[in-house]
Amino acid sequence: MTVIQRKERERNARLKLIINAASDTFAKLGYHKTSMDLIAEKAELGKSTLYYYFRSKEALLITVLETGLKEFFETLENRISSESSTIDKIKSITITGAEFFSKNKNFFNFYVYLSAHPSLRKVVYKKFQPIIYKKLEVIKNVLQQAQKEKLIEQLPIEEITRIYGSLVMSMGIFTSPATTKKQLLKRAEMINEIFLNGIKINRDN
Amino acid sequence: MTVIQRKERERNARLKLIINAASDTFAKLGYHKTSMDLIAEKAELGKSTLYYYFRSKEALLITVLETGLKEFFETLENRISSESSTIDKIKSITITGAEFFSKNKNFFNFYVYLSAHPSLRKVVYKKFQPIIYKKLEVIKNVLQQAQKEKLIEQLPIEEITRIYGSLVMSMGIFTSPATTKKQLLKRAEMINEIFLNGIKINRDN
Amino acid sequence: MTVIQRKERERNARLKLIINAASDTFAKLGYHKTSMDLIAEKAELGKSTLYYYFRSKEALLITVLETGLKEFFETLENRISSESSTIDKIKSITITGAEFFSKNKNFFNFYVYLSAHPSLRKVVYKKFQPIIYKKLEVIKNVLQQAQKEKLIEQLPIEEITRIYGSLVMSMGIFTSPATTKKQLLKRAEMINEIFLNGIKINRDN
Amino acid sequence: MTVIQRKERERNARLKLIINAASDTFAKLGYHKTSMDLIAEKAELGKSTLYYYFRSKEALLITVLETGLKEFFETLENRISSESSTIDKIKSITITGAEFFSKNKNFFNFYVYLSAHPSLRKVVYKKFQPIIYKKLEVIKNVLQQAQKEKLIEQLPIEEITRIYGSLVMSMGIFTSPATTKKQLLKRAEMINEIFLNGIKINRDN
DNA sequence: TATGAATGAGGTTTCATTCAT
DNA sequence: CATGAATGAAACCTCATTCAT
Repeated sequence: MTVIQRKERERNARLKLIINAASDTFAKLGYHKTSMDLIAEKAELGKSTLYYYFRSKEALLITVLETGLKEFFETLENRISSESSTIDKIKSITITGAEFFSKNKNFFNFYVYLSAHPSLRKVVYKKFQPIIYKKLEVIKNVLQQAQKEKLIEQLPIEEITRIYGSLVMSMGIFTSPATTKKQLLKRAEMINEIFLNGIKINRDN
Repeated sequence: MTVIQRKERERNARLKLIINAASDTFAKLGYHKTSMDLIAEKAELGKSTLYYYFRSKEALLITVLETGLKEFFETLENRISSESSTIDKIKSITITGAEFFSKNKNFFNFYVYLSAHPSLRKVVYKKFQPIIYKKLEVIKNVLQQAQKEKLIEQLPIEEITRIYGSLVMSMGIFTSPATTKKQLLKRAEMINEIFLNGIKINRDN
Repeated sequence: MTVIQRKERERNARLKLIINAASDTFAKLGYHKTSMDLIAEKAELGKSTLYYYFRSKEALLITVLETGLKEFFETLENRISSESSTIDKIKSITITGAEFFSKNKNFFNFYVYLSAHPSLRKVVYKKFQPIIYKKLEVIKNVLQQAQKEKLIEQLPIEEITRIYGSLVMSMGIFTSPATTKKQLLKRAEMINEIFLNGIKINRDN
Repeated sequence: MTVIQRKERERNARLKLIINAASDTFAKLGYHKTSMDLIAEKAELGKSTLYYYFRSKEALLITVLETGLKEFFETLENRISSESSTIDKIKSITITGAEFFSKNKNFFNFYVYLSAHPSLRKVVYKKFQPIIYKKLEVIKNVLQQAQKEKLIEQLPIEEITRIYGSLVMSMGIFTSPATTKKQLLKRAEMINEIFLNGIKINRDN
């Protein structure tokens, strides 16, 4: 058994090695400018070895994305459930976003790039949209809970989820690499402020 | 004189032809998957003819983007100035966005894809960030005017401009191709509603 | 008549303009790296105009060479006939070479490059070998005269002509562009010294 | 171990195969007219295979030259050291040249063509001038030894080396492909005769 | 006479993938 | 398990030349 276990562990280590090398390089150069040669070099492995672990470049890409998104959503869920008041749960979503993006600036950019890439969108959407939608449920649930508690307006839940989601995402997309974590956190607070209270002074209309 | 004018006109027609072919194909397949051969075929021209008009594929790309963005911002400026009340001016921004995106679904996506692509970002940013920032002034000015008129809160103007900008952009990015113009316009209205009024029920937070 | 003459003069001016532009660019970049576009640009003419005056790039090349070689041999003949003693005539050959090469460093290099280029050699040889051989007669005649006057050994005339020719040429070929005219003239003197007297101390061999 | 050795041997065989194919074709058609396709075809390999072994066409060129020059100078050194008298050592230089050129007619021509090509000269010079200069030392040393032994005049060593070198080279350059080995050897003898003894009858002046 | 516009043919290089060991 | 070697397909780009005006 121990032999099998060791093999398993070694295999996982190799996988992680490749995924990391690929993730870094994809993020730095983009999917199309990253060659399998380069990934192999970064991973200090023979190129054919990549093909031993992954059917194709695209398969490798998918695993890279899967890994990154999983990490993000796990962090998010943990964070949300660590807050007790519903309003704080909402707020924690942008905060988590800010923290994650400042740590993984490139990863998100890379995800956006893929979502926007016509020839890859199909792959990305088919594979990840379901996951993301399921994960976005986390956000939706929080907002729904807030509606139930009459903390926020009874606007269509899908739409406000989408809008809030966009605001969180926008931190990952429209933020220059030079932005510091501190700035990002400030930005997150302002997003919360506006999302919750709006910017108009007299509330009629 | 007329000869020169006619040549000029013919030249412009050819340019437009190429730009359109390129724009369509870039948007459909993405920059990297679009070959010059394909563009030439679409434009019903010899491949070398493309190189007669554009130094490189990248130069063509830049012109395509330039053309698209110019069109968008021109529409935006016209629309804003056609509204009289400041609040309506603000609202018209998302509306214009919704209209433009529903007409040019692919173009925007394509712009995002480029902004997010590491190896092209430099080109895109260097060339377009200045233009876009100058153009975003239009939005900033409207919001500033609203602050002057005490219609909206005195929050940092740069930040709220960015946030509002993101919301407008998000319509272009996070919207599936299947979304109709009507749906998009509804979404624009909700964005305005939330941006202006927030979603929280009691305003003290 | 005057109209025709003027036309003729204009035509010649144009021709000279093109030949100069081509000569400069060929010499600077080599034949293959020089495009017709570049020559046209240098000559400040439309590219098609080159084709009005020359059937092809190769035809232009031939004219460029013709012009250069004609100039060289004219200078050479003048110089030789200006000397009275036969030994001085011989010496003047290398001197003239040194002077010409220091003024036209690139041209000669360029000629060598063509002679050595397999795919152009045929053209160059067919066209110029006869001319050059005829011109080399000038050198041969001088050497022959020296033999008749018993100034030099009765070695096979063809061979010593070839060897002396090589020595003259070598100044054009194996000389770095940095070499000054003064250095080149010194070198010419030494070539003469060695060619005439050899380097061995005791003449029996 | 044997596996590694065999791989090494196979690799070298492939390299040699490619270098030979390239060398032949370069010499026959010239660098610019030789396409990588053609070399691949000659070597009976896929074109991409060439790029597996050589970074670029230029890199291949450099290796071709390196190989050829190395062979020439090795032959030369062996030959020189096999002669015992200094005068015979000098003479052996032209003889070796004649032999090498008659065996590698094209190679030398090709080297000249490259040296004279403006856009390649930089590459060729940077890489090979040092090697050649170091190798020419061999010739210089022999001549210097002859001066020490008072066998030849005390003329500036650099200059006479250059001149003798040019004479050797000229056999490679100014010799038509039709010239036989016998003719070339005769020519070499005459070069030696003239270089050592000059052509003038009375040695004063 | 002069030229802007157009292009076919061909060049170098890249790269994901396969395969034999 | 791991990989060095090989390659087909396709990409971007260049350029001599032609043609209509």
